[in-house]
Formats: sequence, C-alpha cells, structure tokens
Amino acid sequence: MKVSKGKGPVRKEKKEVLKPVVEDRKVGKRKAAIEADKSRRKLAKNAKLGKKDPNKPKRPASAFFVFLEEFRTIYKQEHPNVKAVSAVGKAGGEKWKSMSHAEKAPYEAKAAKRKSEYEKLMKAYNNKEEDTDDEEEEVAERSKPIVKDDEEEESGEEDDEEEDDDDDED
DNA sequence: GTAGTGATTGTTGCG
DNA sequence: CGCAACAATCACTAC
Repeated sequence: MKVSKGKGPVRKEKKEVLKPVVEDRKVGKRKAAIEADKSRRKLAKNAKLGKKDPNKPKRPASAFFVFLEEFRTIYKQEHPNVKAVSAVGKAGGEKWKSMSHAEKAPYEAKAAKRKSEYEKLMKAYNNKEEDTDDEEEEVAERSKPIVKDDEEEESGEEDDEEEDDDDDED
C-alpha cells in the first residue's frame, strides 16, 4: 500500500546526494536508478507474493550479497542496537570496497556456485515457460555438472587461488 | 495483517 | 552493447 516511506524511525540519512558517481568503471552513469529502484522493488515483491511464476528462479546472490550475509551477522553483534538494514548495507558496502580481491575471492567463489544453480533453474524455468498450457513435467533430466548434494565440497576452492593477489588491482 | 521501504553492490537477462 | 530490474535483510510503519 505505499506507505509514507521515509517516515520510519530508521532515520535514513537521506541518502546524501544520490549515488556519487558510482565509479564509471562499469557503465558509467547509473542514472537516477535510485528513485526508480523503489518502484522496481515493489515489482519484485509483487512477483514474490503474487506468485505469478511458480518456479521463477531467484537471481543468485552476488559476491557482495554473500559477503553481506556474513557481514550482517557480525555487524549485529557489534551493533545489536542498530536495527536498520541500511546501516548494514552502507557499512558492508564500504568495507566491501575496502577488501582486496583476495578477500573477495571466497565470496566470489560462492557466488559463482550459486550462479551455477541458477543456470540450472533457469533451464527448468525456460522449459516451463515454453510450454505454458502443458502441465509441469518436472524436468527429470538431472545430468548436471554440478549438483553433488551432500558432501559440500564446495568445490574446489580448496586450491588456493589467491597467492600473490592480495595486492589487488591497480 | 500485509506489504512496502530503506541501502548496499553485483549480476543476470533482454532489446 | 547497455540499461533495467532484482537479489537478502529486518524492523517499522501506514492503511
């Protein structure tokens, strides 16, 4: 129902001045996505509760999100009073940029794994989408390169990849 | 009681 | 090739 938004006690520092540049390393201008972002979020929930697509695969969490998951736990321990997701997000984002590639490596590895699963789900999703009126066939095909179930081998991240990379990118 | 919002970045998918 | 929209979280707030 579209509440009054910011009215929360969360304080919300007003987001300062919209995204500061965003580093032109990628596209360059993220444009006023922030404002639009709000609208997008709603759509996401709409799909979630609306359940329009029964098997719509949720996008794999990026390395940043994986890191955030852990960061949040820690952050709460140090800041049990803080009850604002934005606080963790900011803190996490700041630290994230502070981390070197080596540190992000483990997170990226996990994110990569999630992506693999996502690809698999997508296949099923596509399959269904293709056949709309048909009943669900449940993709019996299970020949996937990944999978592995128990054994959480996490895949071979065992091999240290980061060797001298700690210096990070330029 | 439900759903939306706030904030972070990354990633994926489509045109 | 570039943009757009979405991924989790958690407490809160309005209708």
